[in-house]
Amino acid sequence: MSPSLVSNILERLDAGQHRITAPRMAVIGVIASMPGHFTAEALAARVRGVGRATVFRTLKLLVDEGMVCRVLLDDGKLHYRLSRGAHHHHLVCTQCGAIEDFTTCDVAEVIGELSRRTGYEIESHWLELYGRCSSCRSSRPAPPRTPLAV
Amino acid sequence: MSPSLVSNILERLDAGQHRITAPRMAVIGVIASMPGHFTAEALAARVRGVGRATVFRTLKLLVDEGMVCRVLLDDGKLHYRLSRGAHHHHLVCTQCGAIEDFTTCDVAEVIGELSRRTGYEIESHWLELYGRCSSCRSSRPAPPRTPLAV
DNA sequence: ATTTTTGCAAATGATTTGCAGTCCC
DNA sequence: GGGACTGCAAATCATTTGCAAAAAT
Repeated sequence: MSPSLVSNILERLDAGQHRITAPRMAVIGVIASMPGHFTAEALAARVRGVGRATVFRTLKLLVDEGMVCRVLLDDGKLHYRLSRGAHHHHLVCTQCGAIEDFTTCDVAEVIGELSRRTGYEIESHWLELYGRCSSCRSSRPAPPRTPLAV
Repeated sequence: MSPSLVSNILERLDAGQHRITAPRMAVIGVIASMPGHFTAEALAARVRGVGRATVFRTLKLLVDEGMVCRVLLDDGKLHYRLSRGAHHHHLVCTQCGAIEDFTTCDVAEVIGELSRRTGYEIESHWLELYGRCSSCRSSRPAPPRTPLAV
């Protein structure tokens, strides 16, 4: 999609000790063209001319380098998505799959209280929200669901 | 461990349209004896005399019925754990694996603001916190880590 | 008697790995 | 040239599924 996004990723790869190769560029190109989130499988299916293992290896590399983030769906499955890099969370539409990123992260006070009470030194957290986006809300009534998130 | 816990699960199974069978009791017994969280694999390994598939089927049943909850570790892997049933979250020690449940869940205000801003109708959320428990903190310095949670 | 549940083994699906050849720097 | 990267195919794992036999209500 946005060429700057792709070149930015390439730059960051280069900045690390990683090589920029044709297969990697192919994978990154497909990732950049994916709207919203995707599974490793879906990604592999769309990348042609590159070995399956390489797709997985590249995906893992990008996740490790923070260029792609994982999204936990409410059914417990992990999807992937281009990352903005900074700390953020996802608001996932359970109907159409749209994702909103958000950085508003006021769990700080919860964290503070828990630290005090439990003696834990809290290092990180994972927060995902699920719901229905406005267009899904207006088009259809909520279908029955059994979300994983309790 | 606690016999009441096991019998409570059996009661709840019975209350549903589910049958109480020897294999299920075996699985539940092992689950109840597991300290903290465990993987499906670890569970299957400890249940003897019951088919592997049945272990997985029973585990899924218990999750669906809310008697077992899933815990997302910071490496992205799903583990399982006896559930208290009510809405709660986990604070996982990344060093020793200890888990604290907590119900303090003041993400309500975040949710409110996001609803307003995005038009989403937020239905559920998933929050996991990671850190080091007090005993791990006092025994060893923090090891280098690359958490999945951004 | 009827409906579930189980066990087994085979089928799947998703990654990973070994390794020899290839490519980037 | 030398280490990093790739492709392929085989290996691994984790989980699911088909189905006939066994068990529960």
